[in-house]
Amino acid sequence: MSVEAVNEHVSDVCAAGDPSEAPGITLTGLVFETAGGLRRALAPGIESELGLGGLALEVLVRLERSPGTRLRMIDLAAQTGLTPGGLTRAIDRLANAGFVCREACPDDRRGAFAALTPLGRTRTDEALRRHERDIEALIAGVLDTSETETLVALLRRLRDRVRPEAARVTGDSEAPKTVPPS
Amino acid sequence: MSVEAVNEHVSDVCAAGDPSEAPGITLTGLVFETAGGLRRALAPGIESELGLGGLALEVLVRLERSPGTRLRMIDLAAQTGLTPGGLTRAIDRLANAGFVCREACPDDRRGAFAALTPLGRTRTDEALRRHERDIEALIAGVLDTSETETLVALLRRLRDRVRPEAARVTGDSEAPKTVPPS
DNA sequence: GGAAAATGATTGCTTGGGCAATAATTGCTG
DNA sequence: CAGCAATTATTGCCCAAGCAATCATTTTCC
Repeated sequence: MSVEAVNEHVSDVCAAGDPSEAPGITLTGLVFETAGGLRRALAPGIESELGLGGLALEVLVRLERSPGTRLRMIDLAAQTGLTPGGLTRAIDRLANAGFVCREACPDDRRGAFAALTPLGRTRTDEALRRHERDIEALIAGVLDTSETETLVALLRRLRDRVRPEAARVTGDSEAPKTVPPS
Repeated sequence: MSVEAVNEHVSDVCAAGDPSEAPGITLTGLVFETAGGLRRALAPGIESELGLGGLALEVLVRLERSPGTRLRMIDLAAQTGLTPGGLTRAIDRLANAGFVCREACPDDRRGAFAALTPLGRTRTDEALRRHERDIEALIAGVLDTSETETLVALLRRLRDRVRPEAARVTGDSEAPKTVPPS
């Protein structure tokens, strides 16, 4: 938040180099440092594609991959790990940019959907392609295919413990049964 | 990181679940999601030990493990991934809390050292022990020893590509030769 | 030696997101 | 059915950190 920004921007250990240290400290330290480094390196590309930050891209991608390319605000907040207030602000920015719009929820008047606009969809695809190229360029040669698969599998287990809601790619917040997917 | 969150609050892909996706996208998504989840889970412990965020703990630990338990501001910024301005603020907070003090640099009047105080050292050790317990409690049973070692080794390679300066645990910014380590 | 360029720390301004409060709505219970 | 608790999205306030500007100092180059 950094972000990680960092607070992902929270990185709390230089122990990522001390061999006598508890493995948990080393592991978390490496995760935070890696996240911080990736964010800093990839942010400019996302900024130039969307004029927004990395979390905006995550929101857009999650919407794109949800039924009707929309999600309930409360579900989107849970998936992204933002508080409701944080998500409100993020959707405000995305709506101002024309990538997202808000739709009322007929089943629950407290709630609202965040939905991708046609422009949002186009820009999401473009940004994601750019993002992918940036990532490949950044980490080329570090790990081979097998190592990457191993890392992904192990990281996924750790992620599933600390952020299970993030795995909800298609979401359960489906469009109401009375409205066909758009 | 919050601070983070930083933007580490940056998490940019829900693709961490899509099997047809580019491996780089999946991998970075998992890193960001894991980092965000760890931060959110571990922040309260650090807050209750230090009254500060996770990055403050990282700063303290890096100082503790540097010659003379101090580091040049510019080196500390590079290691933590903070901008000079961001580090200035962080050191301000740590100095206000009595954990850190600033020392002039005789060899270069532009520069300053951030040095751990005795109180800072005590509190760092306590906070680190607490942190370690929190981590172990959080991720108990997710990975066995071998899997953890594998994950650490692979992550370290990725980290070394995206954040090489973070690996400088003891730093090169040694105390000037004319001053013995304190 | 002196001018220009580079460096290091700080500061003003801005951005993004958390926390707590709020209002409207919904679900649960007697 | 009514009251209460829980839920949902938003908003005011605040915090942390990035960016750019600034100033003092050091390094580089002619």
